[in-house]
Amino acid sequence: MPRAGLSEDRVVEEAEQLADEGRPVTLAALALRLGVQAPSLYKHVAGADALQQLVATRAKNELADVLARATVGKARADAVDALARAYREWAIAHPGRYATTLRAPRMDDAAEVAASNRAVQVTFDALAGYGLEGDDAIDATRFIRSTLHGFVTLKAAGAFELPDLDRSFARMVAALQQSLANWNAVTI
Amino acid sequence: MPRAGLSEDRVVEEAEQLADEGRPVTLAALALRLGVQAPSLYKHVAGADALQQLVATRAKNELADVLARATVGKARADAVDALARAYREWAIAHPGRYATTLRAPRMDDAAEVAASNRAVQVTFDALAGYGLEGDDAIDATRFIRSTLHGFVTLKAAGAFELPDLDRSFARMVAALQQSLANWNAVTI
DNA sequence: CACGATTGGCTACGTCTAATAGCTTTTTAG
DNA sequence: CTAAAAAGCTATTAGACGTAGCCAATCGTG
Repeated sequence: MPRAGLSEDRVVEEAEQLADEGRPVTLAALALRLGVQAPSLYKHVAGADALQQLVATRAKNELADVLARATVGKARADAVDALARAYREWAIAHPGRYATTLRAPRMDDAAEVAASNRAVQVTFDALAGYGLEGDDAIDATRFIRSTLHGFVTLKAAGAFELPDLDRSFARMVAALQQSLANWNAVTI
Repeated sequence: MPRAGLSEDRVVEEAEQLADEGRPVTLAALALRLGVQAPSLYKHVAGADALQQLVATRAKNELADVLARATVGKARADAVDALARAYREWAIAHPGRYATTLRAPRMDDAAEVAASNRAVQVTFDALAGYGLEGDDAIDATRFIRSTLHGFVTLKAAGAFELPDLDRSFARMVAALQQSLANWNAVTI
């Protein structure tokens, strides 16, 4: 029996493709694509759950990278705009992987926890130009994440039925920028 | 064999409970709770998918009712505040059912489509006091939905790691109110 | 009231997925 | 060159969904 030359990375990559194509990521489907019998996959990943975990961790890291690249050298409104667009683009281009980033990180998986924190940190950093600190920065970061995440997932779920989504998104980003510029005045 | 006295409603209700308890909603688990063998459930619902569909439709209607009750007789900032709190409370109190409301409605299921539209309509109506019309109202509705949905799902996913969530939420609502009050000035 | 039709249970079975055990072959290390 | 590790395989189990078809309970109508 000639070897297929698999590796953990190869298996995970194929799973990512499968997910982004919108197909169910089953070990059987994965094995078929890789030209191998399903049980052979266990030589490379510990099981279906572990595979999900690996895909999620890689996706979170990639999203963090994309956001970091998009916002480097920008500040305030420019940074928010770049962050929002990059976030939306990546999520829409990689729906399967994006979906995995939404799961709560398993606290016993240091790599996944770290990946989750990276993405949050990038958003946090992008707000540096606004001079927000402490609670202000925490609240603002949560506001941005909620809004972007909500828009993208509602869109992905097909919950928006009317056209003009681009305009709505742009307007939402503008509202975010305005709120952040006056964040100190936003009190409870 | 004595009859168990099941009905579609009874089965769906038990599925809702199961979901809100965080347990996987399998036909086997459902049958066990109802004191019946799994295949018997097919006399009342068409299958696992159809069951999900029924739960989702009922959940969407219930959420729409809750939001409508919360906002009746209120306007502008009061309406937004009531809407936001009611949305969050219901979602957190009924995590399993809330999760089903996120799926895109199946376009071939008129009942589910109608239920989805009702929830959007309530949000839309709550903005009436701001005098927003046409595109303005559409954009604002999407903004609100995105923000609330994003916050709730990120919270449900355990994505927020730090405390002070209530303060962050209140602040977010305040930012929403401010943005809506100045919505005309929020241009792209 | 009786009896046929409908309804609501059941058992048995088939398919799919995940997972484990244990075997064989290939590759690699010493 | 050989022994160990790695990477395939087959076979099997367990659990989920779903279908077929049987039989008892209930209902409706003459």
